[in-house]
Order: sequence, then structure tokens, then C-alpha cells
Amino acid sequence: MEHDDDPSRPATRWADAWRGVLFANAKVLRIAERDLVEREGFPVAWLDVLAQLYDAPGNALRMQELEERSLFTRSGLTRLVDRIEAAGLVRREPVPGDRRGVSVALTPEGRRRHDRAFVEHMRVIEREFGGRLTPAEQQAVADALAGFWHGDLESPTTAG
Amino acid sequence: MEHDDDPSRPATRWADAWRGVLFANAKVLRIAERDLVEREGFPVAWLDVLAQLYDAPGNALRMQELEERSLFTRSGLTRLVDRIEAAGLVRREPVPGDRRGVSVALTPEGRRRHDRAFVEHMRVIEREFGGRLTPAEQQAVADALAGFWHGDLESPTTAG
DNA sequence: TGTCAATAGATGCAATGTCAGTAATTGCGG
DNA sequence: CCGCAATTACTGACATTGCATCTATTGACA
Repeated sequence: MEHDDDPSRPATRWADAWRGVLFANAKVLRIAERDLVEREGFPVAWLDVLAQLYDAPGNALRMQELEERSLFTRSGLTRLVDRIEAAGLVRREPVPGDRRGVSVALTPEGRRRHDRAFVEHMRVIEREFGGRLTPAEQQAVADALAGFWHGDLESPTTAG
Repeated sequence: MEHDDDPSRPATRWADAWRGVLFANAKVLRIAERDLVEREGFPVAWLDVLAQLYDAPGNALRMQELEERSLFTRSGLTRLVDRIEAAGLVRREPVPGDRRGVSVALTPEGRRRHDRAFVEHMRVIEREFGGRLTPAEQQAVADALAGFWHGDLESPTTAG
């Protein structure tokens, strides 16, 4: 992936864009991970789960819903929730209509920890990520990549 | 809902930009990981190592250099190299001047596997990532995030 | 009602990653 | 030359993750 600055052949810019995503993610997340563990004693994966529950109606989600929304550890969710539950931040509850299902709910303690951790986490992200971009760049990246989250991107994988 | 172009309050766009980075990375990488394992029988972490060696002068790097450049698995490099070496894709060699050191070199087989894997990997990235962005968006993201890789971003972490 | 595929989670095992501690080597200061 | 801190890489204990499998429950249907 060397020389393709040629204006007649702009299609290779995605490689640099991808590299940027890769590096930004890795570097910022590494710092944020360290910081969170030091301050709060739990990793970003926990905060991800807590935040999903926080945003959910009733502060609770079924395992499967959690799995769909969670960025990290698509699998292994059972044990992840085990640990968070052991720490008292969430609680498993039976689902009224379906005896197979389990609902994971935020405990009051979990909510407190979430609030504190989230604020500090965002501060770190702002310092390490947002602060390195101009407002225009922030807007551009947000617009360009919006499709990856508020969008469904199943499509092109059908053919296996 | 979309109007935050307000100059008095532009600072919140980085949150959406960050979310985009997070999601794009996670979703695209997950697909690429599966694909690579299926096709080549090794994970992206291997390709990362192979690519670092490929780009290095003499197709070789010391463990520490490898660790600094590697995006994935900052730690655990010893065992990672163990595995790749066991597969015959790299070879450990003593360093002439320093008997503590170890140089990790790409084998001919490693080079072949790298070439093939890299091409296919890039194809997947293009399909899953590049293909979802317009050329203008690709350019914008590449420009905005360039600082995270060709740049040094040590600075603001000094105070711990 | 009995059978069976589908769904929701959990579990076993192997692979991988993390962290602290170890061993060998180097280079400095006396 | 000798002791000692720094550097380089590895090892072992342990936590986490991924994958395939397993159990329980549900819902469709004959």
C-alpha cells in the first residue's frame, strides 16, 4: 500500500482511514483501560456492560440483548456477568414470561459505580482522543463512521 | 437533534466520533478475524507480526522493537512468537552484538503466507470498511486520524 | 398430548493474554 | 577485575476469551 496519492485513483484512501481507526482505537483504549482499572478497579468491558444497562429501560436487559449491544466479548458474556455480579454491580433476575431467560439488572451500587467511572472515562477519552481533533475533524469522523453503529451492517456477509 | 454546529458548544462531537471509531474497529475486525482464521488458519495478531517484520529492514526485528510496533498484544509477545515460530513462519536468531537479545526474522514460508494473507485481508477490509465510505469520507477520516499513527502521542500522560 | 426443532444460557476445554518474578547479559563505578 | 543496577527476554500462576457442546424451556404441529 505505497503510492496512490494520484488523484485519478483516490480509492486507496480507505487504507489510511482504516489504519487511523486501528491506531486510534488501540492507543486510546489502552490508556483508558489502564486508567479505569487504576481508578475504579474494573476494566472497560465492565463499564461497557454497565453503560448498556444504564441506557436500557428499567436499567435491565436480557443476556441476549446485552450480547447484541456489547462491543466487547460477544461470547463469554456469561462469565463476564458472573464477575460483575460477584462484585455486586448487577443482579440476575428471572424473566416473568420465560423461564429460560435471565434479566440482568443494574444494582444501586452498580449505578453509582457506573456514574463515577463513566465521567472519568469520558474525561480520558476527551483528553486522548477528542482533544487531538479539531471540531471539524470530530464532525467529519462522526459523520463518516455513524453507519457502523446506528446502522445495521449485516448485508454484504450473506454469501459467506 | 442534529444541530450542534453552534460554535458555543462544539465540544461534544468527539463523543460520536469516538463511538464511530469503537464500532467500526470492533465490527470490521471481528469479521476480518473470522475470515483470516478460516482462510489462512491464523489470527490477525499473527498477520500483524508478519507485517511488521515484512516492513522491517532485513525482514527482522528484535523482540522489543516488535513489541513497540505491534498494535495487538503489547504483552504476551514471547508466546505469540513461540506459536508463529512453531508454525514455521518466523525464526529466532541470536543478535551478533548482544547475547541477551533475540532477533525475529521472517522465513521464506512466512513471507509467502504473509503475502497471501495480506492481500485477502485487505480485500475484506475494503469490503467491510472502505466500501461503506465515500471517497470524501475516506479522505476525511484518514486526515483526521493520521496523528494517531505517523505521530508520536506520548505527551499528556506524564503526570500519571 | 407427544415429538421435535428452536431458543436462552451455562459449561468444559483449549487458546490467549496479563502480571510478577526469574535468568542471563551488559555496562557503569570503584 | 568486582559488585550492582539496568536491559532483554523467558517462565509460571492466574484471569479472560472463544468455540463447541450441553441443559432447560418454549412453541409448533401432527
